[in-house]
Formats: sequence, structure tokens, C-alpha cells
Amino acid sequence: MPRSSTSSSAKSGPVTLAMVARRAGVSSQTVSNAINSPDLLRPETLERVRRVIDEMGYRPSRAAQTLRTRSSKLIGYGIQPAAFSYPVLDRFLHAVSQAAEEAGYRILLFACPPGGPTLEGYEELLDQHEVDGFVLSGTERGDPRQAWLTKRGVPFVGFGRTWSGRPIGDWVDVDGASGTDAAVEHLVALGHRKIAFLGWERGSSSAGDDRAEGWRRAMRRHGLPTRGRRGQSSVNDSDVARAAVKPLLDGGATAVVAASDMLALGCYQTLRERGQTPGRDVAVIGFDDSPTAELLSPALSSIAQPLEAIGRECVRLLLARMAAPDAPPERILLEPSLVVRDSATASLIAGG
Amino acid sequence: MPRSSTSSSAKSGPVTLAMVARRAGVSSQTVSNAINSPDLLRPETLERVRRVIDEMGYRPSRAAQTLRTRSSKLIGYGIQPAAFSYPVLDRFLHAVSQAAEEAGYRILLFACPPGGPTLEGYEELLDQHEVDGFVLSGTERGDPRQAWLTKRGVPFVGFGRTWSGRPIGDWVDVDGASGTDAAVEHLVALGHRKIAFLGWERGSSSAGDDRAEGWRRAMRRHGLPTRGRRGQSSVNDSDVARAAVKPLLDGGATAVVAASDMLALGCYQTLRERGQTPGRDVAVIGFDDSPTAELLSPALSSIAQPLEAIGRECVRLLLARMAAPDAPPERILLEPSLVVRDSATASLIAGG
DNA sequence: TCTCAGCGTTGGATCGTTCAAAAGACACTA
DNA sequence: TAGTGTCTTTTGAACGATCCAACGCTGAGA
Repeated sequence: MPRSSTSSSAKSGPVTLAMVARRAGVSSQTVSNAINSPDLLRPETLERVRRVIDEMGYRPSRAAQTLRTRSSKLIGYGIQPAAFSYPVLDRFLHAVSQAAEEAGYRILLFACPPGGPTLEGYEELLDQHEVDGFVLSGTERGDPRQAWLTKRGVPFVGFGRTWSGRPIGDWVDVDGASGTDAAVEHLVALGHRKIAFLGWERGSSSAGDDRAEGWRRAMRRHGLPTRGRRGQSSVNDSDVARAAVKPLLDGGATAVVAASDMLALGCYQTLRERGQTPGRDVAVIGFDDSPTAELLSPALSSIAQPLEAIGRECVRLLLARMAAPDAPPERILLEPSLVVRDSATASLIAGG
Repeated sequence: MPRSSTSSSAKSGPVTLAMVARRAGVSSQTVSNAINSPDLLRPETLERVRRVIDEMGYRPSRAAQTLRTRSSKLIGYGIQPAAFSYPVLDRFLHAVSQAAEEAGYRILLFACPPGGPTLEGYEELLDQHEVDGFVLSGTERGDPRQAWLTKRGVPFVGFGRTWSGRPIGDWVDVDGASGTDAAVEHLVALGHRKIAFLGWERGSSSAGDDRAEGWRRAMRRHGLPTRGRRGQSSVNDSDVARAAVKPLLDGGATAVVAASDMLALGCYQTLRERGQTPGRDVAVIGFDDSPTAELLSPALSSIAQPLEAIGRECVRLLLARMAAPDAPPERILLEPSLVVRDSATASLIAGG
């Protein structure tokens, strides 16, 4: 019956390879092989060693493994202050952690200073050999991290494309354009023609531009005009968001696709100020499917990112990069999915 | 001029203590002392060693330090799947990371399985000597973690009280009762008398019961009846939340204090269904001050937790416990602050 | 008959750091 | 001059794992 190391090693400190070896009557290298390359052992030896490992509750010391193999089995993730984070960060972190663990890795969190990530934290972690690689997120135009990590030969994967210049390194991203495109399709099917887009300032956020592009191309495909239907808000200001909606509504828009749930909320507010009801007078679709979306009244339709898949792919690409540093870069574009709720179900054709 | 290890060690691998020692003309122990106990060196030697360290961009290897000192300088945090997390987790994690870094520690994330944290992940991390201690959160009645960690002599700190039986270990918590008490005070000052509380099922969440208690005592202090004014919703179901609000409104409540922003949102919805306007017809105050609170219309008043202070205190208590394993436990109760927004500003007295 | 690759295992060196204790330098006293 | 004490630096040995080059033996191929 397996026993935890607690009881077996109560007085004598941790159980080591050598202790297991002595008890099993083999050398410590054999025990090491039993764990790392079991096929090298004769089946009966393997069985015996394994039994002793279980009996003694042996677990290899990560510090010693790291020192010897020069691999910490840790993946660094720099967490940014709240202002820059996004509403489903917790789900993303859980997904990445889970995927990492399945591959024997863990996530090391470190705090990025406010005002955008600097290289300092990354450099320290690397110089101390504390991590094997990084997962980046919140990469924007002019972000120096990818180029710097590439130059140093450090494995990394971005959640989010590299937007500036030619692409650097591996990344996983969500096809935001495809999401807003699908949103427009859904609205057109409901009978909407005057569909506006509420995003951020042009060029201020690459993901935002991408989402705008999906709207634009779907509109064009249906022969619908986009002029005067694109509203621009600043990133973190709900007042500006509310103001930006007004010209869209003045222009007679019957539906609004927003680049985030926060912007969609701004849209809700402006509608209410005008005595209109979101979902009935004007359809609204958000982006991110944040937890509050389904709690709003009316419940907010939103474009959901496949976070579990994102986490899985991030880890997969990162491990592949570690295994083959010179392999050609791999880029994964995942499809988001439109979650339809009350804010975008009423049909314009049937009248409502 | 300090140079990163990149350039100095481009071909020869990492800069080690021995390399610094050779270049500085001292033994490696002296270099170690220069870093860990500078007062042992003669000032001029110290100066010389330090210059070489800078020149070569030397940074000690954490793995080697960990192996030798048996301290990884890592703090474990088990992240739970989204359903159990709470809306300001990202800010909490950033705060803890930051505080940890200032003390030379980092946060190691690991994924807890859905359905509540198990001991397995904690045991593995400990047996492998991967972490020095833990920060726990989401502790509820019957949570086995504190007792188990205490028995094994592992340092930990809870964000959230231990509720079952007598208290175990150190913790940092927010005085939820004080928060809801203050909310009631604020509402009373506005002229409200019929103030309801919307919480979770009695006993299902200890923090929820605590928040209810603050409401009850403040009501009692003002001689206001609480009977029939406490609504109970289940934890993660917005339909139930909406239903639970109805009897409260039927009872003539002019204000609702909710145990979370999500519940407050359910309250918004029910009000709208009845053609009433939150903030004008019925005042609403939420809890957590999640990012969406200020984006709602009307902007939701909410009780904000001092997350930076929480992170700081968590780290402080944890380090203190590591330094003195047998010291009496320390418990910190922090005051939340009421953030007043449009959902609770209209005075009942002046009429509105 | 001789060479040699392969079998499963072992001993020894090594990763980079810190700890404990010894050694050297130097001044001061007897 | 030898002895004592203080201050500074060095030496040698861990810490716990993995990598490398053997070990002695067997059977196949030349």
C-alpha cells in the first residue's frame, strides 16, 4: 500500500534516490532509469524498484533535476495590472495551467509593472534559469518582447498575433474577424441591414482592428454600407464609449456589434438614456463572453473565445518549440463561437 | 557598465559563481558571501567582487540555491476553474505576485480540479520540494486543506477565514459584515427603511452568511425589521437570483443590498421586468466592485475589497510563518470600502 | 577461434550553490 | 619571540539528481 513520504521520512528528511536504491538493492542510476527510461530495465527489476518507490513514497526533487538537466519545467507568465487585463483572464490561466500540468510543466507567475510589460522581469527569470520558456499575452504593436526573446533564443508562444512588421515566433490567436463576421451574418439573418460596429480607436489595438475588419468584410459581402457606421471609443473609458455610440444610433443603426462586452455595456447605457431597450429596439452583440454577459438584462449575446483550446495549443506550441528550436514557426488561428442570447434574437422581419 | 549575461556568456553557457571568483581573484565562497552576507567582506574586496559581478552579468542559479538551501522561494497557488472563481481574481493574483516579488518570492500556479480543491496537487508540490508554502483561497466549510497542511507543518495563509470548528492557521480576510453594515448605513442616511438583503442560501457560503450578518445587525441597530427581507439565491444561477428578488420587492423594499455584483445584476433584471428603474425606484448595492459595476446603467454601487492590501498581508503573514513556525497564528481582518455610484445616490427623503 | 555488439546494471563525475570549519593575516600583549 | 585573539578568506564537503563510460557476460558473424 503506497504511503506518502510524510510518514516514511518523518525523522530522516526527504526520501532520496539513494535511499530507494539501497532498499531495492540496486544502484541509484537504476532507480533513475526506472523512472525516466523504464524500458532499459529488466521487467522484474523494474517491478521491484517500483514497489519500493511506492512503499517509500519517493518523489524526485525538482531542484536537483533542474540543476542537472538545466530544465526547470516551469513556464513563465507575466501578469499585468488589472487595467490591462481582460475579463476572462482567470479562465485562460486555469486552462494554461491545466494543459501545462498534463505535460509535466507548471506556470510561474510574475508581476509586470503597470504601463505595459518590460523586459526586466523576463531577463531576470532567464538569467536565473528559473523558467524554460514563456507564454505572452497582451502583445501589441511595438511590443519588444518577441524580438528580444527570439534574439536570445528563448522559447515562447504568444496568445495573440505579432502585429508589427513581419510575424515573429509561434502564436495562438482567435480569429476575431471571423467572430464579428459571424455576428453580422446572424444579424443579417434576423433582417438587420443597418449594422454598426463599436470598437476602439483605429490602430490603438490590433485585435480591435481585426474585429472591425470582420464586420467590414461581412457588410461588404452583403452589399451593405459601412460608412458612418463605425464608432470609435478609447480603451478604458466608459464615458467615451457611451458617447461613441450616439452617432451610430443617430445614423439609424438597428444593430451594434461591439469589440468587447464592456463596449456593449456602454451601448446598453446609451440606449437606456434614450428610452430604448437593448435587444428589442436595437440588437447588441459583444465580444469575450465575460461572466456578466449572461447576467445582463437582456442577456448579452457575445462572441466566446475557446479558452481551453487556447491554453492547450499554447502549451503544445511552446513544447514543440523547445524540442525543435529551429523548426519553422507554427501559428494557430482558432474559431470563436457566437453565443446568442436575448440581446440579439428578435427578428426584424417578423416585426418586433 | 553592467552587461547582461547574454553577451558575456554567449558561447560558454551561464556565468557561474566560480567564473566570477576566478576573474575577481577570490574563492567562490567569497563571491557567495558578497551576495548573501556582504558584511563579512573587507570593503575593498566587496567592491571589487561586485564590479566583476556586474561586468559579467552574473545571476545565481535558483536551482542550485534551492538544492542547497532547501528553499525554492516559490509560493503555490491552486487556481480553480472559472465556475468557482470570482470576478477580481486577476487583481488578486497580480497583487500577490507583486508583494511576493518584493520579498524575493514568486507565485507558482497549479490547476485545481473542478469540484473543489483536492489535496493531491498540494501533496505533489510539497513532496517534490517545489514550493515553500501556499496561499489558499476559496476556503469553505469542510475544506480539508488547512488541517492537512497544518498537520504536515507546511506554511500557508488563507485568503478567507477558516469557518469550520475552531480557526486553523493564519488568514487574511475582508470584513464582509462591516461592508454590508456600511451599505445599510449609507441607505438609511438616504432615507431608506425597507432595506432587503439578497444573498445565497443560508450556510452554503460562509462569506455570504457573514455579509448577511452585517446587514442584519445594522438593521437591528436602527430598529428596522429584517423578517421577510432576506432573499436567498443559489450560487451560480441567475434565474434563481432573479426569482429570489421578487418577494423582496413585493414586500415593498426600497433598497437591496446584494452579496455579490452578480446578484445585484439579477436584481437589476427583475426590476426592469417590472418596469422599474434600478437606482431610481429601488436602490441597489453590490459586493466585490467587479470591473463591470461601473459600466452598468445605472452604475452599480458596490463594496470594494482592498486587493493590494490583501495581497501584501497574505505574503507578510506567510513569510512570518516560515520564519517562526511555532508562533501564534495571526489573523488580519481588512475593511472593505463602499463605492457609491448612481445605483444608490437618490435620496428618498427629498423625494425621487 | 576470435571479434564485437548488445544485454542490464553500476561507479564516478558533474550541475552551481551554501555550510562548516580550517587556515592565513595581522595586531597586540606578555 | 611566542602566544592570543580578531578579522578575512579559503578549503572541502554536501545538496539530489542525471549523464557518460564502463562493467562482465552471451551469442552471432567472420
